[in-house]
Amino acid sequence: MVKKTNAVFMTGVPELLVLRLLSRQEMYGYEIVKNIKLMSDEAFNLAEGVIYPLLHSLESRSYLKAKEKVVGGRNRVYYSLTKQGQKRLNHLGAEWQRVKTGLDTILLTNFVEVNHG
Amino acid sequence: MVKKTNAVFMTGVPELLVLRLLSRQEMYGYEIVKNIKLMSDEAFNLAEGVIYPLLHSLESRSYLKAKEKVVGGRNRVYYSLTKQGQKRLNHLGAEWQRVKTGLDTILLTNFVEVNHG
DNA sequence: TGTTCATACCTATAACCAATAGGTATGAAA
DNA sequence: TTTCATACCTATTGGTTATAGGTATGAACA
Repeated sequence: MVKKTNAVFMTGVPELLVLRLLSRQEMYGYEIVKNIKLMSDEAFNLAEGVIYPLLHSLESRSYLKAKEKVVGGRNRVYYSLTKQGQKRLNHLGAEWQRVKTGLDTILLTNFVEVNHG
Repeated sequence: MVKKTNAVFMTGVPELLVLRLLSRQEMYGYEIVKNIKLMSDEAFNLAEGVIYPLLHSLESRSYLKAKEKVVGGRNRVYYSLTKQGQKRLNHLGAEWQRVKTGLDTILLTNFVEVNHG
């Protein structure tokens, strides 16, 4: 059985996406899944098996708080950011900037800056 | 013993960096380690324990070819890109662009594009 | 002489997390 | 009554970075 795991550049991406979405407004898991796909122009299509465990993990680490609602006779679990979650979002955003800048710097360098040997 | 592994956003980064450096000129492992640190402005400081196994893995997958040289009485293993390695570099570069664009799109969106429920 | 340091290579292990592949249950629509 | 979208869930695994070691040489320095 072939498993395609460890997709390149994805480590931390689901977490940053979820935190960013919830920093704007509370959402429930299924809604988050659909939003990520649509808002990213299909660049990301994170399955529920990625998002739900992530939400539970973030909640257990006190980055999110959950609130159950019944809408149209259906149960939904709405998540929102805690203050710690906002800090985590800031941290991850800074990390993303750092990696992006560092990588693009080297990718776009066309001459050899360091040459010893 | 605390191990800090799976740094966010780093999956694929060492591989892309190595392929990109070697696409410009052949290099040996120790040189690659030093160059990544300096050229990235300290954004990355990938240890030898990351780079050497990666070089071996890339070579075993035919993305790199190795050539031993003796310089100043010292042995060095120089690596260079194969044709397949160049294709791999193109692929990884495209993936990086895809993820970067997708993530930044959502990070920079300040309004809600999709709202159902 | 010997001691330190940069050079130059190497491996074993572990922790983590995205991805896959399932599963249950409801309401609406056909 | 059957299908589909909604809405939630968990178990497993595979791959990869990071850590923490290791060996050996040449040069520099006291």
